[in-house]
Amino acid sequence: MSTLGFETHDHGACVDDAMAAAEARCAASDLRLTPVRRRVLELLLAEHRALGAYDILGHLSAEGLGAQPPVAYRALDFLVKAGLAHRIEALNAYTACSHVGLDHTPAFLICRSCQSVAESETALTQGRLGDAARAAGFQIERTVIEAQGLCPACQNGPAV
Amino acid sequence: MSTLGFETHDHGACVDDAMAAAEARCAASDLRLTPVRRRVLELLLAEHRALGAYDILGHLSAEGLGAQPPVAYRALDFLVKAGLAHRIEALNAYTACSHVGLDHTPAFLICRSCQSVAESETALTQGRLGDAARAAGFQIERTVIEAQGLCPACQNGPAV
DNA sequence: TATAAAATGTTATACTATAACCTTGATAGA
DNA sequence: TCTATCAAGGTTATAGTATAACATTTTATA
Repeated sequence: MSTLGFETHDHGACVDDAMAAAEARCAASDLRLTPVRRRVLELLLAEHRALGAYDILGHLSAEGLGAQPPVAYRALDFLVKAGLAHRIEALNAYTACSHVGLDHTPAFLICRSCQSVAESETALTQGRLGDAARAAGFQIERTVIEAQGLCPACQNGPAV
Repeated sequence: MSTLGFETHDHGACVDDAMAAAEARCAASDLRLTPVRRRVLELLLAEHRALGAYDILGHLSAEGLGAQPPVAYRALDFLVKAGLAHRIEALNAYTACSHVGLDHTPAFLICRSCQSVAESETALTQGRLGDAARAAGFQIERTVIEAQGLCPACQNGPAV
């Protein structure tokens, strides 16, 4: 299990790798990474944070890429469906996927102080949630696994 | 681990028990279960489903208990803080707690066909999410664990 | 009763999201 | 090459979710 987002790392390479993976995935699956979609993915990748649709829209409109909400929402929907981004339900916001290409069940660690988001992985059918679902005869299709708290850097620092 | 919500059961007793537990908890913790708060809890308990704040508000205003959004939101906030209800992030909705009094980390099984919600329990620090948090040095304060899919009754029936 | 604290009532507004319809541009078949 | 088709983007309008701010009422307690 790898958790990305809190470690210091070569972020330029991190972004480049992710864009390359996204291009590869789109090429392989006959998905079109259009300019708007590409730019939204770049915005999400720029920080290991979750961005709201209207944050995205602000950037897009400043760059002349579209001024109305559906532009941002459609691009985000595409990225989520394509597995290139995830929606963070607890924040009504979006973050780039850190595990493109791996068939995974994402889990998120969300810092309430610096708003950074780290993506980890879980198994859909393992663990207590899987046990509970099996016991109840429930057929899981999608999971939302999000933990909120303090990241390592904010536990001593000026955490609110 | 008990999962409530999908089993057929004596719902009248289920509601009565939950209201009694809520009263006991409020009495013990010096919390005030006012008429609006009590009525909202009753509305949530009436069905093992999640209700939106505006669903609640509709009932309240029909009953002369308050016509503006803050009335519903404040009652819901109280119930959530008091541990008598939970917010379902994936639905922007609320459901009554099925484990009042137990210090628990709730997990939810949400049927996309009939909208029923079953509450189960997990442990905060166990399992893969706990492992990931420990490995990353992340301090969990709250978790959102929600599974969406099909409940037993809807797997054969007229699931959409 | 006087006072403070908690809860409620109300207005206004902010934030999040999508329906509906139109235009543009890419693609593929005749 | 033309043109039918469809995916994507542009735009308007509106639906759905949530809270700030302030006034009033109720409750608990000094």
